[in-house]
Amino acid sequence: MSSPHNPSQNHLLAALPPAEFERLAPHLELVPLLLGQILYEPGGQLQHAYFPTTAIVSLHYVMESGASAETAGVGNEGLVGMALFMGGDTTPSSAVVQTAGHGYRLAGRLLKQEFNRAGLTQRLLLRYTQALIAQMIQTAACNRHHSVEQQLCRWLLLTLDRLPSQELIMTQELVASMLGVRREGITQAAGNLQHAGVIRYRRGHISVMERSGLETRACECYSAVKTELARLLSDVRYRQEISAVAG
Amino acid sequence: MSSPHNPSQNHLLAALPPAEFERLAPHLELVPLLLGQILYEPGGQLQHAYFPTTAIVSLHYVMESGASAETAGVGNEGLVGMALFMGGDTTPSSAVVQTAGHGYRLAGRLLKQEFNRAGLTQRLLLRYTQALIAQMIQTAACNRHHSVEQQLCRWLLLTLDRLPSQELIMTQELVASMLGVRREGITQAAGNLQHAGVIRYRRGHISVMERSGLETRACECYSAVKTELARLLSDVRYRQEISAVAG
DNA sequence: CCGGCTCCGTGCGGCAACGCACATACACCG
DNA sequence: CGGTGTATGTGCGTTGCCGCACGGAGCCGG
Repeated sequence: MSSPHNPSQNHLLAALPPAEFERLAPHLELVPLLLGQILYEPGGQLQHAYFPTTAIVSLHYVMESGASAETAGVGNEGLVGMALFMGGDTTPSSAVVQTAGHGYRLAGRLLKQEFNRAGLTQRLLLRYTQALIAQMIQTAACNRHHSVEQQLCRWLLLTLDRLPSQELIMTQELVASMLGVRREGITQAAGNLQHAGVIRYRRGHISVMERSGLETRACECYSAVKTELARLLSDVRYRQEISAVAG
Repeated sequence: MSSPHNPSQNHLLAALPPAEFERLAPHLELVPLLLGQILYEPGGQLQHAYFPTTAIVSLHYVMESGASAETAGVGNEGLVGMALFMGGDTTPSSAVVQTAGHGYRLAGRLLKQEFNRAGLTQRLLLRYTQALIAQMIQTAACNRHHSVEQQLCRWLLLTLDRLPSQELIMTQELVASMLGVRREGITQAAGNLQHAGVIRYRRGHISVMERSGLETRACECYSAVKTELARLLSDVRYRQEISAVAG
């Protein structure tokens, strides 16, 4: 039987056409991604791209003062390391594992190679990059105009969509550093949500009780990001579907 | 003699290798870009890409409430219409002319065509896109952590770098809507700057007197954006330089 | 079962930006 | 050259978030 881990758990890998997938598959290496692990630092040369399956990675910008802010998150819908094929080799932001889990690692050289064949892989990667851009734009606007509670709800929903369970292993401190706000601000907002019965938590564990509650309290940014991702990747087919159609 | 307008006033066009430039040149159409003109709206089908020469275009996100925020600006260093070659055809943000001037327009179809040849043009466009992403990331973080005055300075510097003169035709109201803050906030910040002798203005005209003053008051975000743009496009050659070397 | 580390709750003062309301004053146009 | 519209200055009170400081409490390891 197949192992519990499978590259197709990552949506981008799952969407590659068979020929292109077969070329990459032998080089995909399953790696554990540990909470807090840094996949790359600003300015550092990227050696690998990562296709998360169960892990979630946060793209983070850290300012001179030490203050930081997440600009986008990457889960099983995407990949970390866009700078490899965009040509810059590195970015001024860093990538940190926000939820522990696994992902598939691919040597940067091979990703570039496949990208430069200018086939469907290229097309797919560019589409995904555009979705990532949309997420960053949304984050920029959200940072400007929405309250901490709204942003917390947005963030919880986005994270939830990338996880199999309803529970996040996550301290408030960590959430605060993601959103770039004070820890106390999160305590406050989370307290409200708990009071309303929307979430519950114990030390380092946040459980979502009532997803719809988050949706009504979140700002429009959540659905905007989801909609744009769906739009951009709507016409991609997964190999399974293709073979189902073919068979 | 040559007209005062020339496609090479746009840095991207100037950096295209001769063969690729020659293919596009006959289709480049000089158009005036009027203050406030909307080049595209969220979700609208993009028909053209624009390579600004003397104009500056603002990429803007407008929220349901009507509140808005600039996520990046495009001047003679770039192009408007990245969604054409990224594959999404449209974006959730809009593009508005922030400083009147001119630009060259190119049919979307032709840009895609050239991009798909997977030559140096593609490489160049992707590099530029990465620079644009860096700008958006920076904006997101800046929105979170920096004061209105710092942001105003950053914004003035970025705008100034795209203009031949030291004067911006720009009401405070307009600047406020770019930064996504209150008009009064700009009045206040600009008042400080004027008091310090850094800028001067009359109704709708902002003149920079002492650029270094802006630089010291701006947050790190200005130089971060500039540095990243320079890094990403550092190894591109302009046709003039190439022929100079060749000749 | 106990100590200690980390995480979470809370309270205070402060400040920057907001929303609103109006006074002023410039620039243009007839 | 006066009138009108729009741009700018200013002053409120309000609020959301910050910085700091400390108390309490869960969880883990010994």
